[in-house]
Amino acid sequence: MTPTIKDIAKKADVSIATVSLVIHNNKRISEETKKKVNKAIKELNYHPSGSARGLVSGKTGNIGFILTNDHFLRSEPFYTRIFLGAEFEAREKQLYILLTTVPSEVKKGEKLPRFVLERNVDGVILVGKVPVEIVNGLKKYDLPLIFIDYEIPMEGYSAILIDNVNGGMSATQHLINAGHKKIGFIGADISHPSINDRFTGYKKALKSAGIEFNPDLCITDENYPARENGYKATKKLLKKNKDITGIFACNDAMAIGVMQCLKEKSIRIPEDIAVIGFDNVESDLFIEPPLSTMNVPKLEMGIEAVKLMSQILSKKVSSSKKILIPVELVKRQSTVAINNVSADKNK
Amino acid sequence: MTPTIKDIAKKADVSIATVSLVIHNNKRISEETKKKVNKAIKELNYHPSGSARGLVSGKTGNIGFILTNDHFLRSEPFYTRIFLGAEFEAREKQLYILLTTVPSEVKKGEKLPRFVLERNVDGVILVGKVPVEIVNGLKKYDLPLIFIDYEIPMEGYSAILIDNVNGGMSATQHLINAGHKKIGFIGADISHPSINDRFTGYKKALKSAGIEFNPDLCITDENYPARENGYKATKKLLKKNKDITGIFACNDAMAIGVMQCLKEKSIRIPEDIAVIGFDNVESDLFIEPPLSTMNVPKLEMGIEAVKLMSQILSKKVSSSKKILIPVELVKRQSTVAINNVSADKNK
DNA sequence: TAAATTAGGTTAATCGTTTAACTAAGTTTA
DNA sequence: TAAACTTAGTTAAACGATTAACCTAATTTA
Repeated sequence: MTPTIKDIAKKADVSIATVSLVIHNNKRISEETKKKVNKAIKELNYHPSGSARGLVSGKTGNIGFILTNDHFLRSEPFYTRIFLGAEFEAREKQLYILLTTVPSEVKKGEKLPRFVLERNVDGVILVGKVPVEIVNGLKKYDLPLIFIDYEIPMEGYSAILIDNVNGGMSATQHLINAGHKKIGFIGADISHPSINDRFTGYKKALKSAGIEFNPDLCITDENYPARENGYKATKKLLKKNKDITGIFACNDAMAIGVMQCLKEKSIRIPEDIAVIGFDNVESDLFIEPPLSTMNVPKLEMGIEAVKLMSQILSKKVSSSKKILIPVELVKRQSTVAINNVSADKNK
Repeated sequence: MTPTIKDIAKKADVSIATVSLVIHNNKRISEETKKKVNKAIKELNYHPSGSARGLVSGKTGNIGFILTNDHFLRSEPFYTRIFLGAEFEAREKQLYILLTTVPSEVKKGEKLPRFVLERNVDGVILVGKVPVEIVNGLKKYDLPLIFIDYEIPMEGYSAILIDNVNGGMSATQHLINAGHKKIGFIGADISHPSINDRFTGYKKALKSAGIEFNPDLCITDENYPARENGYKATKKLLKKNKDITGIFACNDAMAIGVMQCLKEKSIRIPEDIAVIGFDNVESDLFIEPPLSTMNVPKLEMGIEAVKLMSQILSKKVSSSKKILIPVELVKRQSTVAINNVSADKNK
């Protein structure tokens, strides 16, 4: 059967306390004894029982990871990448992640995730727009909470956030630098802080370039930033504005919809209209032309979240730290300087 | 602090053993006592400690869920849906799922998932094409194994498999029934049992319809069934065969690539060439025309796997049961009877 | 040289459950 | 009526680790 600490103690001819102290690298143990014990551990392929550990320490070694249903099933690997990063770091830190999904629309009487009720996690990571009812429910348990890519105004929680304002600025500036002046913005679910911030970045960039903000160039009334809504929004945008030369879509999914619509209307990208997205999730998706976008380091966000959680759990850091993750412009063929193609356009 | 079984015992004025017996619905306890205890449990919002339970029972209540990296990050929500189903059923059965990914190409010295090494799971579910090295490593631990949508020839494991042969037949027959005779097959990673079976179904359907199998109509040499490979394969297929009227792609991802290629060449779907896929994962993906496909009940597969695991763990069932999941034709606009469009074609 | 400190351990209590073995009272059986 | 069962619980050991408190011998300090 699986070896226990007793087997190791017997084999190394020490007490079980010594074995435990060796495992925890206690300085009271001599190098010699450490070697002896470690040898026994290796030979018997011993791993401490999580249950026994959890029982005595009051810690489970588990972290809860909450995602809404539709975020988890989104076709772009955005949240799944964040999870993957979290998983990597969890291995490093000897933690386990319990992933669960919650409905994005909470019905009354909806229960909290089981791992919270059963106290099976030491902390919880909330990813994306998690319903406020769930968050409020969680507050009652004194578990450390970390948000990723979302925020709810409250005290004493941590967050890993994307630098959306600067990202929105960079994306828009990239178009401005290429000579574009009439630049549309395609958004959805504009009350979402991340998307709202990207919109703010857009407006800031225009302002600092001395271009007047024109609400007619902005379509933000769709409810969810998905492809089909990017498609619909573009139709609306083009109906009112015939002379747009650039579009900044609030994420790549919508940008795909934008491009689909432009293609249907035989509008050339980027010759007639340049398009830039945000997230950098569609690179594998085989779009023509390849989409310029703002890269969001998704794996890193998951990694940072678990790192932070690990620190909070060992009390190394307060439980209300905010981390802002920078983004980076990725130039591809969907945006080209207006100057570079002017000959093309005028022919 | 969190209430323990002692608090319940005190409150209900019984011994802790009685509380435990009530929780496990032991018949030795009178209805009256049961009520008293359950009332106390409700009032204190008591949930048994998983660690304590795990320690004494030797069971963790966790199930490992292994997926390759690239499967998890696939843009279509195929494996994520299976996971979701598993998660649902796990809640039902009071189990937790520990999800981990492994590289699809295993380097030498690659370790097994940590939850196996540390004996933190009672059983393991392997989803999709998991490297054989990992499977072999797992065999050494006597954990029940359940494969989903993949199989490796060995003894004493269970599997939830898609009825790919019949699915392949139905898809092909659907085209045959519409009057198609020159039907292409687009596949990839043909050594994968699931894909190979779909190919077998294709051949069977042709045979039973009296249509001779023509290898020139089948492109199966790509290494991975993704969009770009569907695109490439279609180019090859069309170069050799000008008069094809239908294409069966081994999955929806490849089918998208097929359609992209046809569109580029201004070949109308379904008027010139009808296209059918497999998996039914792209319905949200906003493709024109909507893709006919074989529906694979993904949630159900996850559910079945956890149900089966739960039975195996409670020894209700042997650990080598195979479940074949039926699939169903989903007719959409990418396939239409050749007869219906013949006028169109001859004009 | 006696007291204090240090090094390197060991002993034993503890965490929260489960469950085999026991008990005491009431009910059947022969 | 005594022996044998039932019923409805209780007692106590066990699971595998952690860690405060203790111990002993060697070394340092005053």
